[in-house]
Amino acid sequence: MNEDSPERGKVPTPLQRIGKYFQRRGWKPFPFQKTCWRMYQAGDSGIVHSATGTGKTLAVWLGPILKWVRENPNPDKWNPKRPPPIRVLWITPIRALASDTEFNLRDPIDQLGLPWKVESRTGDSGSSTKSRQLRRLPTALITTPESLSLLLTHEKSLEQLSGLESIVIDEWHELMGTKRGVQTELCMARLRKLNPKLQTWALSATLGNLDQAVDALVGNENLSETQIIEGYQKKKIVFESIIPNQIERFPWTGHIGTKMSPQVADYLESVNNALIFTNTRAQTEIWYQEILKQRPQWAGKLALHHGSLDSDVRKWVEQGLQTGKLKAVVCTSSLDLGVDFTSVDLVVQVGSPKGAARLLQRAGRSGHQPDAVSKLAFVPTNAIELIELAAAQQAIKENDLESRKCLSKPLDLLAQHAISIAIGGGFTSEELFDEVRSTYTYHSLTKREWDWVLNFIQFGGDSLNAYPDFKRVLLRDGRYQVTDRKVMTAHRMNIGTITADSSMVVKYLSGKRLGMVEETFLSRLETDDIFTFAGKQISLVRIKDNIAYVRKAKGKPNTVPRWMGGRMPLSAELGEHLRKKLDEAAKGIFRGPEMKTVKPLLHVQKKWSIIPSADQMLVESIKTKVGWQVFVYSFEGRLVHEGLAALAAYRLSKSQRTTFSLACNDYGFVLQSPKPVDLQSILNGEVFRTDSLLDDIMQSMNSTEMSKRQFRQIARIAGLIQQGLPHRQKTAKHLMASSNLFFDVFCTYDPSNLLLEQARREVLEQQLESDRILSAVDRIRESEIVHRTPERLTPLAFPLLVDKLRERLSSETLADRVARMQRQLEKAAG
DNA sequence: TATTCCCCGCCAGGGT
Repeated sequence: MNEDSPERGKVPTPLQRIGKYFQRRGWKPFPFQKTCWRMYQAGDSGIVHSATGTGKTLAVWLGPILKWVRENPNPDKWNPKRPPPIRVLWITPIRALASDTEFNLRDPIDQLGLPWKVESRTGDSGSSTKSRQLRRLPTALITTPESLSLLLTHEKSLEQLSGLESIVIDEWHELMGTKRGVQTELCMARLRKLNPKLQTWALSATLGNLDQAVDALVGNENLSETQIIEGYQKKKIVFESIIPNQIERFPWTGHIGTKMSPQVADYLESVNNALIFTNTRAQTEIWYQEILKQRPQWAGKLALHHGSLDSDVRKWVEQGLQTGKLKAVVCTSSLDLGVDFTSVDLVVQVGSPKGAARLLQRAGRSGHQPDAVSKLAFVPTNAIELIELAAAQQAIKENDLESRKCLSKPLDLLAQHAISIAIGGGFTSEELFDEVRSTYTYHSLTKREWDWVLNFIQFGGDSLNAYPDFKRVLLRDGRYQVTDRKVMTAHRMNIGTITADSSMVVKYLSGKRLGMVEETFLSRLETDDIFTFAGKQISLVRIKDNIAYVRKAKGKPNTVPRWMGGRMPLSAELGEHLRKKLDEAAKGIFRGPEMKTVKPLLHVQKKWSIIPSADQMLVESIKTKVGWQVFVYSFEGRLVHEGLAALAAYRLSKSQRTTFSLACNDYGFVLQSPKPVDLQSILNGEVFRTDSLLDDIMQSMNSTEMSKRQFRQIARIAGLIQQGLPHRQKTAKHLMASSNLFFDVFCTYDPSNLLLEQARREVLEQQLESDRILSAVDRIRESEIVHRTPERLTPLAFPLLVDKLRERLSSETLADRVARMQRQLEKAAG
């Protein structure tokens, strides 16, 4: 007889219990959820991927519950005062998600009357909670990668964790390909050592390289039993563009897009709750003001949210979204992840999303239920971005989403992890070497590299062994361990891979915190300068003890803070689809409202030059008042173009005695020279030859300075530099000085230091995107290189030239100049 | 008037 079939008078079976749980909510389990539950009972691991808001959490969470109920079928014996020891560890990438998850996971526990204890543990948890948890971990613990690392430094928790049945990584796509992801891999390897039967589960958005996501998740030894489970795939998404009333045929980059704000405000009228995504924090501040200007009556119902705002402000906004009290929130990717906002019925994306996966993720923040429709309205900040949106939609349709590349065995992090393990009970070299090599990221770790790491944590490496500060780990009876309490505490305080940025707390004189602003921005301000921050107009009173004190101000603000951020280049996948869209346009095909709108722009491009087809690369050369310009369009994203431009200038200047100045954007680059340029070696592909390609790029850029900057992060993670207590960090200047000192010492006295090599490698991989450069060069060499000499700047050339002008002119003169040029070009285009 | 680049994490033990 089927064990799950109902039988009168008997205790309900686990599946019947779950069935009732679903019934009460009017839900029906999806087939993929049942698959997950079945797999879990069989002891398997898996990764579930689909859009958010489609039942992934229950798919993974009910497996462990069912299993436990099966093992403990008699409810009379369930004692809430004796919750079972830890069985499930649930990892989330952000704290806000931890408390939300705790709430969600508790629901079925309460409904089914299970005696399980569900708790979270993050830096926010009080120290009494944390020490209580160490004595006895709850049945399910929700935590972050960093807090998990910390947990492993406590021997008390290890014995309990050996009983752990499964680990679940939420939003795995977010961690994958980052050092935080690698940190998680290392922790999972440790947990598997404690319990070889550990089941690993992950929830993920769809990625270009899901297979690799599985490999990284389960390590090298558990591949056969792991499956990729397709979640609910029928989620509907509607994209729409808010088309500008007037299309500029010569758009210039850097438009914040405020011209579109009246149209956006009109659009928002019919919406209940909207999220408005922008690309930068400054843009968020500007758009917030701009929408308020359009609709003053929305004051109090409009809010803003970004990473520099104080966490209290952010929590308030998140709550307002959850309860549906806010009409709209202007934000950065700070709201890409996190709490589900069920009431959000529209997402607005201002400016290019730069990647198809990001666009999809953001669209999914609206209509957050399986059968609801996600709706995204795109607001272009210049005309060419409309082509990007058309390309992104196509990429999504073809499921051609971005991949997350795995990192190549970062040794800074390995050193940190080894010290954590040394604190949490110690290890022998052989043991930990094998354990570390069982992860995907370190599978090729060599004995030499491992010995170097051991030497580094024991003595500080070859150049620091005279200093006791760097003797952190002791080798005693073959075991590496930490006995010094000071070393333990210092290490625990500096666990993690996220490095501090150089910002300063902003406070009212009353003491209320507003958030954080870049040191460099504040240092440029004079006292009483008025600026906009956190949606408020304030002026600087004084800077004291690394805190900027401000007061409310009246009058016209003269500036908005600018933050130093990472640079988000157009993704490789989106670049490819962009070239395909242009290819269609070259053939006269204009599908969809976006492409139809940019037709006039592309028409001018075609008339004066060409629209490059997918197997061509366009080179335009033009003489202007300031000199000879060579424009090259490969549509590979900004970072790749920076590398290619430097390479081209470097190789050209070897044969021609001239200097070049450069500018880049996501679509191409320009070389400018005071003398005519011999283009032969560009046109015959010689400039893009592959021999010593990366060396030449490193030569041509200021690679030492770049490595030095990259090394700051590495020194922090490897524990050479202590950044101080959370919330009481040392100044950026201080950290920078000590990092530079280490860099110089290593370069002089210990040039074979593997952390130096790592810095160089990270520059190549992350700052220069060397993989993409290599494949771009391969593609260019196979393309037909088409040269045109248009009489005037083409629509593709125009934004690059404006970038070039920007260096020399103030923003006002620039705007005037650009407007004049636009008029002339428009006239010429007829 | 428009500017250019996001985000994420974090101690512990003893005293009231």
